Amino acid sequence: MTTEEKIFEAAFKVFQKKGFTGARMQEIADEAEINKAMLHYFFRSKERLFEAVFMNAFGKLAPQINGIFNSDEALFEKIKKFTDSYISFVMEYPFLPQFIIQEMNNNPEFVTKFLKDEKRPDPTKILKQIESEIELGLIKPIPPKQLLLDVFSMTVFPFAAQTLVKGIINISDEEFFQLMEERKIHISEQIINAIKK
Amino acid sequence: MTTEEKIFEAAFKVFQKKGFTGARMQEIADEAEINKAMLHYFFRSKERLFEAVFMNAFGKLAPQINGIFNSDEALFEKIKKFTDSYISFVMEYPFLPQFIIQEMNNNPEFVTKFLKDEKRPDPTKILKQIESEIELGLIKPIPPKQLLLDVFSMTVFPFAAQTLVKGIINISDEEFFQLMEERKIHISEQIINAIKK
DNA sequence: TTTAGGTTTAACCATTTGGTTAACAAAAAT
DNA sequence: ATTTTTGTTAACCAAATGGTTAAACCTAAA
Repeated sequence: MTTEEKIFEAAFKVFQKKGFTGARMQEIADEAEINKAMLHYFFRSKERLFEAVFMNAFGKLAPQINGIFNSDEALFEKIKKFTDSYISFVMEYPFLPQFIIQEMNNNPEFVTKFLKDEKRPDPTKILKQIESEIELGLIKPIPPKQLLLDVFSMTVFPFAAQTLVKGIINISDEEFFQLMEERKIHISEQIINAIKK
Repeated sequence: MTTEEKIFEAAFKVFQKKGFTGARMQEIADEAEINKAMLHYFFRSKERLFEAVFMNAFGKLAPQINGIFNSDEALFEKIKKFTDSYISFVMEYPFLPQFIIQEMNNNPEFVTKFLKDEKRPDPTKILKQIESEIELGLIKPIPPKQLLLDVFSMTVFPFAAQTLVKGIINISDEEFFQLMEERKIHISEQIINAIKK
């Protein structure tokens, strides 16, 4: 592994855990087991290093979402695939959603930046699809944006609010993972039950 | 308004916007229009000031949740009341959910601390109620914790991930508020549709 | 009117933090 | 073989940051 890769991995880890303002360059250097000056040699500044990490994190999630939402399958099929594959993926990076949401909130100017990215999630197609399936009488009439929000909320929230959720319903890490595993099918079942005619 | 109150309000504002690590004592002092030394005079340290703010924020939400979840009404009634009153309340403090979730994630030791608080949300009763309504055949069989997570996710997520949501579905602040207004009844309708027999 | 109490301020301090520099080593190019 | 480029390190720096202090300033009771 090259030094640059070591730095990137370490930065990914530290930023994810502490956030941008909470992370320390020295801590990243220690984690990567290299001299702090190397961080600046390869990435110039904390901001740039963070941006590299953030965009990479975002880039991991977005294409997957788009791939499913912009395919040509039926709505029910898309919802099933999305919940299943999103949860599977995120279980490998359980802190990614909260990291992205947090830094997005603390840094709203990022939104503008990433909205220009071609990899950004674009809900246009699936929103139209929902409308048309309603007109065709395949599902109950429902505001398309609400339905989309429902799917996202139910899938992403438990990870984004992980610590709180574990604390309130009082479960261990393993139980949390089991719950998420169960949730892969639970979510699509719930949603489909709610909107099917 | 006393100086202490001015400080508290300013701290509430700044911490909520920047998080613990991102907030600066000087910025809080400026916001409160007082001398920085006063912060330490009244609150001793950044940690203590933050804790006061955080616990107050949490204390605003928790009793409300408990009040509804631990009442003696039917499940459907509770769900309706919860989504409606939670969203109404949070629309007045739109950054409270993300603040609590974020600091909880960055500071997992807080969990231990607030779990000892008598005001903490306790889902025991409503979880039992769900079980019993299933046994009585009033609703479809469903893992109680999943149902609880569903309600929370759909209600809290849009606020917690506000910036991201606005960016992705491309809506203004006003449209967001309209969407949340609509959501007050949408959520309970969806959930009840999904679980009613 | 004095005085004792809390309140407020400006100046100061030690530490932390992101970032730089200059010397040095290793590899690549000539 | 020598020069040039790239990678690496330790020491250093200025600015920012949380926190302190000692004196000044009220103000209400004695």
